[in-house]
Amino acid sequence: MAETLTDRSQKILEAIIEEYIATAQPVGSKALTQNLGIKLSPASVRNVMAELEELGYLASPHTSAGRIPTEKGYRFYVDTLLQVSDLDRRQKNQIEQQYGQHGLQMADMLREASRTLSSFSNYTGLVMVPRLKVTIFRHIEFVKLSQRLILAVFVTQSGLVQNKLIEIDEDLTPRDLEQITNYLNQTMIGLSIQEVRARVVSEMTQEKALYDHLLRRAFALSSAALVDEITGDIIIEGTSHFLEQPEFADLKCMKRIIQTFEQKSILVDLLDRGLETEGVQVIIGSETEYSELSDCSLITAAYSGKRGTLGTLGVIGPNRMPYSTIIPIVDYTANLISRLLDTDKD
Amino acid sequence: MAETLTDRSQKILEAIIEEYIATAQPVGSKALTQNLGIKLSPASVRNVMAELEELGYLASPHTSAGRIPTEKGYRFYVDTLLQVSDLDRRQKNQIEQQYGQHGLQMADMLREASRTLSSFSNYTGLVMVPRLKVTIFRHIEFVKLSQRLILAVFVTQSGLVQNKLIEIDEDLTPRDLEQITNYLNQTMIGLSIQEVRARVVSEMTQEKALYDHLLRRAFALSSAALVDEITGDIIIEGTSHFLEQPEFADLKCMKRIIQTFEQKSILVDLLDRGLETEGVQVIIGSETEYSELSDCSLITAAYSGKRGTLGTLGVIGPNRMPYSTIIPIVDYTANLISRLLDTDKD
DNA sequence: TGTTAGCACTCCTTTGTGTCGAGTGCCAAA
DNA sequence: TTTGGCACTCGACACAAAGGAGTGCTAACA
Repeated sequence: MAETLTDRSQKILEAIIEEYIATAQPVGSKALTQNLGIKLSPASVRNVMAELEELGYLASPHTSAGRIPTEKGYRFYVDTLLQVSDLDRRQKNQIEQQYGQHGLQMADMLREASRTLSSFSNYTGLVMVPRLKVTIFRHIEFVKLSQRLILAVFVTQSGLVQNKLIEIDEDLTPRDLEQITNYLNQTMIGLSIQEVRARVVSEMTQEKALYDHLLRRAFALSSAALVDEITGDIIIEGTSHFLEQPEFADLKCMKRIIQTFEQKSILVDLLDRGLETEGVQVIIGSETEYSELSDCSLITAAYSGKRGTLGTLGVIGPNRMPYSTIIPIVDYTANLISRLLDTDKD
Repeated sequence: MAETLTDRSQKILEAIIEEYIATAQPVGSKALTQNLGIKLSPASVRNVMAELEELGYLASPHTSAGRIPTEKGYRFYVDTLLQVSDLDRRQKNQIEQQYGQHGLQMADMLREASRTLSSFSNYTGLVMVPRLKVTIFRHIEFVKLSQRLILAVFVTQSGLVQNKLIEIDEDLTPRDLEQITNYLNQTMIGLSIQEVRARVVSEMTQEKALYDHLLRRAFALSSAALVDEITGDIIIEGTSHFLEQPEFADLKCMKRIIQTFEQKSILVDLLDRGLETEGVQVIIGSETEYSELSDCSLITAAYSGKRGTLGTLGVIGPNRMPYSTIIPIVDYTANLISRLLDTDKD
């Protein structure tokens, strides 16, 4: 019972899952023996299916329907049965071509990645914009908008531009600002934002800063400019693909999902989870721990720049997703983005 | 026939349209005389309704259903029958509060505007990001990313930050860049981007520039930096509200609309049309001239900064929209945004 | 002991039928 | 010009019957 499945059970489970992924219809014993490669009588298959249902890998919507995979079934399939092949050269080229037309600007690239993920998978593409704290400082610039209002524009190594409005309570002359700018740009270049922040904190407490008015203000400004956004941003493309999925034909449930997307915060959390993990990660249904997404699965992978992980990207769709084709797409896209972010930027 | 409608006909048409907007159900003669303020017998109403149908203001889905408004009906309603009231103080406050929590950064404000439009109207909010050419130059900064790659960061008067990667074919020293930056920031401040471009073109041909290598390069860089984006960007919020509309229960048609939204270009075109117009504009169904949106209507208004129109914003929903409540919301939001963009920025 | 054929059973899906009722158009009377 | 009356149309809904796919169980077979 609790021991591992026999070879035969695994074959049958695999066939059922793949058939269900392809057709979205419950799979019966007859279909398995006729069209799929199972060389057994329907009766024997039924025995195995009953056993698999007993063990929780399959479920039947009602007595006289076939079986459909449970989450446990998908999980076992993804972990054990699935063998992912690499993309062939042609597909890789096709994907790569999408980026050719654009400039090399990071924001454009990330958007294109989300589009590509969506259009090549036929599901919904997700790309998380790098959190400020993991990016590398390259340049900061303060633009004075009014007496008390300064716009800090901040460029990361990879060409991502972030900006933030800062209110100040004492006037700064253009000369002050220029000095501060120069100081920061010379001191902080090449550090990660986390390091920059640490540095600012430590230097602010040092003796020198206490007496140097300008330095104090420089640190105040930069720490205001580099306050991390609390919530990350993500780029979602291809929501409309959800409307094609028969499992979401119910408008009620459809709406819940789309609203979840609009809200973004849940997706941010899910993508965040992939930050620590190497390679492609699959989150199935209730593993998301959000009831809104209990019928959705995510396939994610982290992408990185020169100095470690920057963010994650992936695809979200129904549990019934063709994992074998999408996993390589996500994997390749993450690698491609990592490669592109490393190129030509210094 | 072709002459104007009688007073009574107009009353009945108005009642039908408002009832249909409220219920999404075809309106029959009985309902009109019983619950709505029509003091006539059902039979008389039927005569009028037949006449209105003849004239093209109403249609009947089938013999034994009530009547529903046609596009012509809505158009007449919006142009002639509708009287829009102002928002009351409470609603204005509610809307205004949404902006309080955010910084004053333009991008945030525009996103919030789209959200607010959506949540107060219960339809989908649209906000067009100002086109580069209508914005006012405030500051430009060049960040050298590599030998041949420069990131131009460009700040407009209203605090919008745009950036663009530029490839150059001759190396520029940091010193060169600094001089160019200073020159441009001093020369161009306060001009609209259109004016900046004109100026660059004219100065480039002047004698002085021909001999001053640095000047030439400054102009080359700035014209590269200020190439207008071909296609504008828009911020869409609340797509999920479309899923609530009974008229889009059909997934097929739903999907077409959502895809149109994802693609954005059509919406950009529709919002562009509002740029020249004063006040609130209503586009109904096929007036959009896009078959994908033949069942959708837009309510748009332009917003502006100190120096004229910046962009448009609005709401998109089914033809059957409560125009009387949404028009003031769009109108007020456009004014509010215009006001906020004018404040505190210089 | 594992496999298979047969069979009764379940339950969803589809199709068809009949009823109900809302709404219409038209006509004749007020 | 307005109104009541009336026959008619047509979709919505409920219900029943037929059809069929798939199951579980049992008994026979290798």
